[in-house]
Amino acid sequence: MSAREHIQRRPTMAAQVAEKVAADIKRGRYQVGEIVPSEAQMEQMYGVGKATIRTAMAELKHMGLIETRQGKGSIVISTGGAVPPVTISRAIQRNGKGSWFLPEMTEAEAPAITRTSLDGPPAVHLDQQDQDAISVDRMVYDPNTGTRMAHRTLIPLATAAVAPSLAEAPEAPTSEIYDQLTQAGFTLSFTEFVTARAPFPDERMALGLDDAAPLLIAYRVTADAEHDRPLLCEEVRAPAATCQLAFSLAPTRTPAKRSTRRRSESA
Amino acid sequence: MSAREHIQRRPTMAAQVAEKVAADIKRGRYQVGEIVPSEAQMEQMYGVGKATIRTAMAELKHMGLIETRQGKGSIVISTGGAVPPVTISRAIQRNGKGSWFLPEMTEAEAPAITRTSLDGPPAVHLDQQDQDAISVDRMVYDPNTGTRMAHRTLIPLATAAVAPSLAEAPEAPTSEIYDQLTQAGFTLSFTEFVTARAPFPDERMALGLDDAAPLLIAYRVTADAEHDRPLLCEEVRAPAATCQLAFSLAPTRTPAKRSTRRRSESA
DNA sequence: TATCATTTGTTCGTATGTATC
DNA sequence: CGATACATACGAACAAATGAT
Repeated sequence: MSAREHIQRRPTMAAQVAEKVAADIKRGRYQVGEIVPSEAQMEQMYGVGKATIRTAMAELKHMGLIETRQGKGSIVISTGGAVPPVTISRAIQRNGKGSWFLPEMTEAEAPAITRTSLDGPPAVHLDQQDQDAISVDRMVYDPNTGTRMAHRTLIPLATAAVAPSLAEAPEAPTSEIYDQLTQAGFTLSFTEFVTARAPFPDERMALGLDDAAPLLIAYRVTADAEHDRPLLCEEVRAPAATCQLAFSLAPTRTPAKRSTRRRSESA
Repeated sequence: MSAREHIQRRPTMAAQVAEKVAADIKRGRYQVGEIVPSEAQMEQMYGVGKATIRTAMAELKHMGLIETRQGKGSIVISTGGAVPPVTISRAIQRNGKGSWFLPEMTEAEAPAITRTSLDGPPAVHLDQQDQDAISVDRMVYDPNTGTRMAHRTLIPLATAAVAPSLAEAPEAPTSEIYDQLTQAGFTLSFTEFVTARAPFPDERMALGLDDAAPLLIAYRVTADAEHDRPLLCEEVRAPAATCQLAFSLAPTRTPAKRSTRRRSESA
């Protein structure tokens, strides 16, 4: 058992160990749900120090292949080629009478309503830097898997001014928010922006993320189609390791004229 | 200068240092583009060991706040509340005559055409596990920022069989692929799935990612709307630290009947 | 061009804390 | 309680890149 498996030092040894273990997982040498050899065993297997093994294991955690549990071991949770188990539909539906329907989400707690100053991406997307807004924060989860997601609705006071019913019940379901904007005379259009990053410490707490897997972040901007004026911004944050977002894309009719809205403001 | 700044030990000391530095960056104590104190200096500042500082810096790298360069130092690249500089439009447009228009992308190299066996998410989305397909790989980049993205088009042989022109020129622009599918009699519908994860070593190489920032991954599935049969799958991989995907959402008309296509197959 | 101080990257060893069984 | 295993932290050494001398 102590024949050290062949690794040289070209990239880093930690990277080589990580790649080796990842390959072993993909090949099925380590099965999903099983525990890989302990760190001490791997030190012997590969003839490297503890720090090297820990770096390799950290990389495997980030790639979403394993999950480490203190006192127990490192468990294989994916072979790397799997579809995330939770699909979050971002579909927007509307019936003949003009009412809106959105995929349902289960709330984990009562929504928290606060007054905030717009900042960061929402402020940019709403084009209302430092303006005030009503923020409705919800913790949502998938009943099947228990995966938690954070949902935030930002209603600028400027929007509440032209649709006063929003300020009265900002915690209403999103479909009702859309209904009220429609009744206020707006023709709604939606644009969604998606990116990802590692979670901040407070986000790891709130979402119950044990590992260091990235966070999927989506901003849905609801605008008045007539004047291209942004009215509302919703933010969703979900663990990327277990979630994927689903969009139904409808081709837009366009004459030969090129109207590609490009925003490449290099920071 | 050696007055150690106050930190206790309740979360981890590394996490506290990371949070402290992140707060300092957000507050503007360390400006974007500037170099934060060296690791040796931080050891003195906080009275902790080198490993602790390195763990903290690694966390900041994952959050996309700093970039470290050997021999130079750690540079602040973002305050954390910024919109990614590169916006990748996923819009699909069509003119009156039925031709398709897609946002243009600049190719870094000639496309690589290979024959592969479908596996992983594309196989699931195309519902063609282990079937053969033509794979067209492109390396694309944003001229403004130089950000590189990987693009892959997967044409199942089953689809090439019903639209033979695809196999003759699989490296054609995507809009022409859509044109040919339309001419073959299909009514196209599109669904996009988005997730993220840490890149594998080979992906870091190909995309030129220095740090450990996550990778945004999107699969666009083109289907025949009449029979709900998947025809084509495109995959885009882009560094999430600098990119966001943009979707224009069109509400679909729906009667009262609930037709939410749900896929929560718990792995 | 060559050298050198600075700074991060990698690796090792060791010790202690803490969760699991 | 004790053995196992991961988590955290300290210290030390050398490698490699950078920039100034």
